[in-house]
Amino acid sequence: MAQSMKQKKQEKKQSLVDASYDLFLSKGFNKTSIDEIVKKANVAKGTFYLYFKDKSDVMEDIMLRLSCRVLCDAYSSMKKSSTGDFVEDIIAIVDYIIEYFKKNKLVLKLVKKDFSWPLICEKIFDSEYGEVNKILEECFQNPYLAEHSNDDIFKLLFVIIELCGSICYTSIINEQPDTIDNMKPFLYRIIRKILEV
Amino acid sequence: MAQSMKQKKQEKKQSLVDASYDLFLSKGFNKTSIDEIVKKANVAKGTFYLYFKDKSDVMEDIMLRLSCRVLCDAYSSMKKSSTGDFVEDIIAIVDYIIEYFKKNKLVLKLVKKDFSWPLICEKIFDSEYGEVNKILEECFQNPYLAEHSNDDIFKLLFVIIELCGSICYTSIINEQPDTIDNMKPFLYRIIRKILEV
Amino acid sequence: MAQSMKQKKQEKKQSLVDASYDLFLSKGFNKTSIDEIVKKANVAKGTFYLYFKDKSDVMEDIMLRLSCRVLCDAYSSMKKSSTGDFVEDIIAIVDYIIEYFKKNKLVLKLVKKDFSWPLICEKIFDSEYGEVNKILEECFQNPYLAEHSNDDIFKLLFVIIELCGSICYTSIINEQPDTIDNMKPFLYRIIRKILEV
Amino acid sequence: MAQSMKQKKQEKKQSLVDASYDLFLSKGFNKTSIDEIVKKANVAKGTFYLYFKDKSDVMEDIMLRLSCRVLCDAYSSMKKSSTGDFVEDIIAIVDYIIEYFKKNKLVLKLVKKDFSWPLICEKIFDSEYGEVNKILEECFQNPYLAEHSNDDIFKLLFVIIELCGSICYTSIINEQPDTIDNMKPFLYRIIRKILEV
DNA sequence: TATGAATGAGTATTCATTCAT
DNA sequence: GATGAATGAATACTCATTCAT
Repeated sequence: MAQSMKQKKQEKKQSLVDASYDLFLSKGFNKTSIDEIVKKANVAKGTFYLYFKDKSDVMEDIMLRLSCRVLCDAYSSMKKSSTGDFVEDIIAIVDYIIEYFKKNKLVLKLVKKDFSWPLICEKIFDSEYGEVNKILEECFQNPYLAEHSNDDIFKLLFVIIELCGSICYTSIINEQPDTIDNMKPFLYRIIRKILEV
Repeated sequence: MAQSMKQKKQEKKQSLVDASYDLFLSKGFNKTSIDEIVKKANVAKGTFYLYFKDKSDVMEDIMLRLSCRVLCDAYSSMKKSSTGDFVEDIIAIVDYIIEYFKKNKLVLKLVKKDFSWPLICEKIFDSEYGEVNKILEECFQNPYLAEHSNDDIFKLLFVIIELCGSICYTSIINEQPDTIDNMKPFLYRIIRKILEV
Repeated sequence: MAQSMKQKKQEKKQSLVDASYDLFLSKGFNKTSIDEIVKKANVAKGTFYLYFKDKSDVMEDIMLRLSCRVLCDAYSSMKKSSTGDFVEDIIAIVDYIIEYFKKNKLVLKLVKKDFSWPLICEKIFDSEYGEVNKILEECFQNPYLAEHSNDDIFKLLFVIIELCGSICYTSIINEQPDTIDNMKPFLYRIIRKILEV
Repeated sequence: MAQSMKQKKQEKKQSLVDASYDLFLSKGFNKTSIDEIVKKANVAKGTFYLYFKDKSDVMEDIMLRLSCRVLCDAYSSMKKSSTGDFVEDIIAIVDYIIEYFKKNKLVLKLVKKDFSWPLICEKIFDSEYGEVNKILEECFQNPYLAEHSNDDIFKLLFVIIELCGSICYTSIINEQPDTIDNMKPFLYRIIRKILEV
């Protein structure tokens, strides 16, 4: 009984997150009003403020879940087909992310335009988001990077993800300087060079 | 007489641009109202709409001038101390840009947060902004890149500038993953690898 | 023509003040919304904020005008029937104020409940509200008070007005400890004692 | 058992009163929300409505206790050092109250701004608040006031307390027309005159 | 008694845009 | 061209109150 209460409570919060996500995607963060969110979530206005401080608060929530999920999915997808070559593993991860954004242009637009990757990264690594940390741990222990300090490995991965995000945004959204499919071989060549010992 | 009229007209427009720039820097684009702009510019509200469609219109104006100026300044600064080594020339340009953003954090924040480099780049290369095109031309003809197609060279430069912008933003604004001064050697090593034949 | 513009502008402001006054009187300050004010004033919502910072801002405006007017009316009414006896002049002023509040209970309620005399007094004496200052000047030079310092005279008048205001409020609004008509002789006896040399 | 139940119930009510008092003092009556009260009292929201009709209801409760206590404390403090001179006894009471408000400015602010003395007085004299009535009785029987009717004595005391409250507020809170310490001799001279036979 | 999630009417405030002068 | 008063839709946020558990 008590559980059903808490469950119901979580349902409300979830429906607010879902509604926000849909609206942020379709209208953009700035152009979405809290009015619209609560209407779509079928919840009273006050309920919004019961769970979130303001619009940015939901956004943060969404970004963390999303980034975490994409990264983890990319990692486990790579694991399945891994050849054991570290460089190719990294490229597999990047490729997964690129393909995800290709299929979800609106997500990409949202992630890049109204908030930025780095902010999210910061949160991911700091917080209790354990899964992502586990990925990182595995990288630290990879024999291929044995000579590098953990700090350097982190920087390396950070730069690659940044680069990947930047290029995704410009080429998928603006097709600048070319389509993402034309950029891919180019980008992977660069990543290989970066990771080359 | 006619000239003084035109001059006066341009004065109004310029003071609107100047006021906007100051306010965008100090308060951010979103939080600046047209009311504040015209008040700071000492101009009537209606006058704003004589010269600009809306706030974004001024922003575009500002961004183009700004990006163009920084890029050109970086280029001419490099020219003065060039050793003829193409790779080091590129790094000199990047370094100039980084140092500029280090000194002008607010500009960096504005450029990245409220608009993004790619959008500006797009304009720069498309438009009549001749100076930047000239820089590009020189790169195309550089013997070091003789084996590459113009298209590839453009992509290369684009990626480097994107990377530079991304890393500047995260490390200067968020100090993530490290301070920009600690990131620099790391970044330059990567750029060298990217440009390596 | 230009004058008609300014006139029209002042009309809007005046209609806002008038509407506010009416509503504050009938509903009280706290229960009056800006929505109601602008509706009653037949003016757009934004126009309110063109002339006033917020609700309290109008209130201050109203209080100053009102207090000033009542005090000045009381003074000139006294002047007309003055016998030259200073003490009786003061009592005549007090009596005028009491009669005014008897006829305008709502004003009394407004003045006392949501703002207090002292605040208003402070403004009156500090500001350019010249007429009130003139009254004060005359008191300072009255031969009856020749032996007192200006400072003491000011205190004396301040205390009398405070007393008057307090007793008005409790006896007119709450009929505590008695009706104002029953309090009057009592109050005047006290004032005479206070002013007695 | 039943008693401990009642005790527990009273505990909840008391903690609501205490929390309200603290918040009213620090934030003012109007700016304190029931939300804050229950949070500070560590009680569920619904519980508030079990004991009080609304915010004003708690306020009344607080005001009555407070006013009663201050008045009674003033009276018993006077009794201890009484010389038997009625006028000086009254002044001792007034002085106690003034000193209390000097030390508790916030209480003074609360008493005057959000509710007014007279309202409280009314309650005190009407209600079963016996102690205060006892004080009154003693005054009625004081030989010094033998010639006055009970009604007149009540008015006299009422006016003095009103005057005292008014002057406290203006001089302690606004320092208008002077600091309370500078007003004291002035005020006591007036009270002596008022009470003079 | 006690709880605290849910409500939604109510309110203040902002601001881009227009238009008569 | 230039002005700036006027607009009113849009929006964020609050909070007393209820009620099922």
